[in-house]
Amino acid sequence: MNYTPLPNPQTYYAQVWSHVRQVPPGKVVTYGQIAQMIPPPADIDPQDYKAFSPRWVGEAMAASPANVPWQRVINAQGKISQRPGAEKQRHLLEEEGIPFVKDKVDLNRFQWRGPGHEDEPRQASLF
DNA sequence: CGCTTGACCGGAA
DNA sequence: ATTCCGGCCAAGC
Repeated sequence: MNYTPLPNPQTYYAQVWSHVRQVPPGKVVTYGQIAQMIPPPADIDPQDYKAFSPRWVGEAMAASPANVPWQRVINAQGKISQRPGAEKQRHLLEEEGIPFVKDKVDLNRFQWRGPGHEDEPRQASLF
């Protein structure tokens, strides 16, 4: 297949950081979710992008500047990816009020829905 | 240059 | 539920 590298990885990483910075405290996103927010670069096959973009997001996190809340990015299973420093990430999230059950976060409740759904006030039951 | 590893994900055994 | 595999990029040695 076409072995096409990203035109400019640093530019892509910058887009990743830009999205991650929008995640409010108390919410989390997944690597794949961030990847889907970014349009595939023109020289990349959409199929290839879908397959590997989550890993590129992970790479961006590894190189993230200090002003990026990297701790709010977890994997699609609601867990923290194993690596040195994983406990620190969990601690930071717990400080933001995110509970862990069996080392997992309930994505149905704490996954950020994106801009416009900042804080979705649960509609009170009408009876 | 060539190989290895990695903060992923979804589908298949 | 768990393990394995394909995808085929980027960075380090």
